Amino acid sequence: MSKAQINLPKTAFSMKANLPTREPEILNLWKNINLYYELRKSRKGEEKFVLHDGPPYANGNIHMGTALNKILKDIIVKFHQMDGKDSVYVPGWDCHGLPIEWKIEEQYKKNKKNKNEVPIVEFRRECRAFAEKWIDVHKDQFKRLGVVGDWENYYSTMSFDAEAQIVRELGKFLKEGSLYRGFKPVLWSTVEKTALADAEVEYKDHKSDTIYTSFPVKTSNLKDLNNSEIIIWTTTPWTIPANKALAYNQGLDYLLVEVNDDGDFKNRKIVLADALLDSVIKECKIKNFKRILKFKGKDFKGTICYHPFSKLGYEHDIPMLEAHFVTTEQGTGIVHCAPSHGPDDFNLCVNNGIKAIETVDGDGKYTKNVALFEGIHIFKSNPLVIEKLKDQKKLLSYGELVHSYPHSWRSKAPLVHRATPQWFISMDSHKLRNKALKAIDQTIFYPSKGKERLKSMIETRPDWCVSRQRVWGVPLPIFINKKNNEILVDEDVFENIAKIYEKEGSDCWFSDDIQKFLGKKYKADEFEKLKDIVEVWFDSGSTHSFVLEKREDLKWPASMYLEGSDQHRGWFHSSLLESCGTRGRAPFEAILSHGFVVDGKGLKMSKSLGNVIAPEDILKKYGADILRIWVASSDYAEDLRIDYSILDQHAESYRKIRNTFRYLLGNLNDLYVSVDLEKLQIDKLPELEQLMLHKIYKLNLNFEKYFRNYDFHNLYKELLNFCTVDLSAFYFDIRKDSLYCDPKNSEKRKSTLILLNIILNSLMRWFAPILSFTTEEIYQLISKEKKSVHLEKFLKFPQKFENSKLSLKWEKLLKIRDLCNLSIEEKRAKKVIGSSLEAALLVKLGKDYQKIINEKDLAELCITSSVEIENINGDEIVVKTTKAEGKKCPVCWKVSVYPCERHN
RNA sequence: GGGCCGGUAGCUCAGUUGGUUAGAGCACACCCUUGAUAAGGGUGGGGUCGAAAGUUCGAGUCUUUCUCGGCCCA
Repeated sequence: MSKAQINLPKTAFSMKANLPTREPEILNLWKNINLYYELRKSRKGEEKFVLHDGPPYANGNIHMGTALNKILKDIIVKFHQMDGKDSVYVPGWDCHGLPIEWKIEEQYKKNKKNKNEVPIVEFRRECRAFAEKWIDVHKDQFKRLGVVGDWENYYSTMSFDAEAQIVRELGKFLKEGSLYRGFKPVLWSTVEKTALADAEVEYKDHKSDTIYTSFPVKTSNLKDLNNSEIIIWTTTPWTIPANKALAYNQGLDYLLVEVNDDGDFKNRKIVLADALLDSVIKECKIKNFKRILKFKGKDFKGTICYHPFSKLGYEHDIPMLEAHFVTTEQGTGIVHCAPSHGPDDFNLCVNNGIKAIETVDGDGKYTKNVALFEGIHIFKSNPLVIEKLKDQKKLLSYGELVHSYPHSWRSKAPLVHRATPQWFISMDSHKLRNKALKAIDQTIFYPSKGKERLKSMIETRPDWCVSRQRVWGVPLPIFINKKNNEILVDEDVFENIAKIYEKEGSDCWFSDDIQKFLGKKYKADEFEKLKDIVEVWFDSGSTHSFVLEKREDLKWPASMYLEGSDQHRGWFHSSLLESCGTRGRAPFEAILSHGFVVDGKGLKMSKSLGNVIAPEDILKKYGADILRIWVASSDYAEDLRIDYSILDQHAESYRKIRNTFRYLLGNLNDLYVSVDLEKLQIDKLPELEQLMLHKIYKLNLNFEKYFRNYDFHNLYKELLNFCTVDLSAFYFDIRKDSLYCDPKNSEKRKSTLILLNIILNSLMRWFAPILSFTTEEIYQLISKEKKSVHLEKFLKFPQKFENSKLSLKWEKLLKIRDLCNLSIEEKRAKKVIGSSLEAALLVKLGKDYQKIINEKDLAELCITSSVEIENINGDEIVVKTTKAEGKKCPVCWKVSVYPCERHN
């Protein structure tokens, strides 16, 4: 007998995927057919799904987190597209900001160029070029992942349109009155008269004056504290005039102590942390004292003190505030807070309704806001402050301390925190907080826990500081009237500036005459032009205004914003506030947040741990489809683990899926025939085929449910299990006999081919959003006229496919099959038989099972040469396996004493 | 240090309102097959659910503490 008699599978779909080389070819195909254009054309007029891209920063190569983010976006966009929607994806980039400024400054340093000698406009041009370069790099890297989008018409926050619109957005806040001028401490060099960024700071030893000083208690809920004094320690006595509060830690133990030594503090009661008593009495050389009371920090709640200079005009209350940054490392366990001179101080105070004011000017001199010391330089004022404290009998002790202290990397001069004028958007003056909270309630969150996370941040956040003293960004379009110091609020002016930016970008703000921006209404010499730029979160928070609203192909609000969970404080947050402030609602209908990429053990990736995996390496070794499987199969609600063993595992699953397709294609000889599902006459098909249709129907129900909940890891698992359990180990295995050995005109074989066509077509579409490359490879093989699998839609399965009754029956049959397998395995282990076709079964069926199957079908189901059924009483099933007797048919390999029915 | 989230077989994940011997696929082991063949089939081993305590007739599922990890803040 020759093999020519049997129908062996034949396909051009290779077993080996070779994705790293095949995928780029498919990318080429998509480029040649202009896939994105075709996608839009194919869904013209359909309901839109707009996933608005959160712009990555155009700086450096992409990492796993970026890859995850883009792939997840692409999967979702493709699902909606195949669901029939016009699913538009416009990628974007965030371009302004400090990191790029640093990169350019770094280059300057290398080339011994002095930034201060370079005109701002030229510097900004270099920043722009830098960002452009990285956008190009990113674009290629994202495309390689299989991400489909409008790569030709991407958006960026530095485009002229964007810069113009950002001005208009700020104008709205200015007009409303919620954008106001306040003060906030920044690291400041009084030598260079400028603010410094963290990266420009050097830490080295510095000798500071130290003081222990006292704040008399004015009122307290803890009665014993009346007539006592709170002791603080500081290394910056010059900040005492700016004191506005004291901070304690509610978890610490505190002591009320009476000092009995002769001197200023004789018989006075002081308060300090229990744990620091020893160091304080040593430092202050206290010999005789008495412990009066020990109490918990939380008892300070509500306590108000006097300023040490209260008798010299410093009459304001000094509230005691709870702060967890207070420790027992040094000092007294109570910290003096000057909101104008420390970030901790500022945050604590601002959260308690105490705003910073300008206490020190750019030169380092006290302003008129500081009584007694106006005009004095802060670096010369320590002795004066100490003297005044001593006068007021508030100085317990003083000394010196050498410690690590910030200095300017240029001038090497010591730095200070100085409250500088900044621009804030009020959270409450125009009910921005309330609007945002309401908008959160109207948003769907995937996973749902994101809602609380964002909500709690909005509930407690202070006013939004939107100004920065840098150069690479959109200039704050603000003019101050020189006479009355008032802000110029005029829509015409904002619009004039926006129009100018639309034409030439915002560089001109720094180079051109002020009159150009003011227009004809106002006189240039009456106004001062601000030099600040807008912080970049405002840029990206405004993308909805210059992308979603402005583009014809998009819609506002977006259907979804999708980013890493850190963006609850970032882009989700800033977009929400910007949009609620200007439009009264969120710019998104739903938010999907994903976790972070961690290594196989759940640790974050870092160079020092050596556990970093770059997307590039994965693409080279496995290909993008494996990476896409990793994304789809991971639960993005948590952190996502990845290492090479995890990827190996997914590569194995990929092979299983690929072989499933290969079986389908092979048995169809690559000749796919479309089946009209509606017209399909189900009852003419064998039961097994009917069962498979039922399974497909049920699977599709789950598929839709999972997809609509963005529950991809369950969706993928469902598809994978279908391939392994229902197809490979069940349907395919059973139907091999018919496919290989039945004549081509056999009804059973033809029915099987119908099913193979349906399964192939279904699986290809189900998998397309995830396995974008492999399904395209298949599509190109079976479809000659059409362009891309991604232009197709998911199949609609008629409800007549559902057959629960049949399914229940087959559950019983499978139970019989399982028992048959056990029995066969027993004989196999004893070497009585090898392949299951060498087995003859005697199956004793209890009453429940007697009528549901005949001998022939059971042999087919169990893939044995024969089955003899014996009806017995009771409910059980008993199977006995013997070696089949007779001759093996050379064609179908079934063993029988009779000549083969089919092949004689 | 604080806030939030999480820790179920080697891996990726299921485990509904607390209720019978905790599930799936992959991986692994053994066997079979050699007509899906760098494929395919069968059988099997493997978790006491991060740890401890508590509530309950009963807890992976509720409470507390601890621990490890992640994000954000400081």
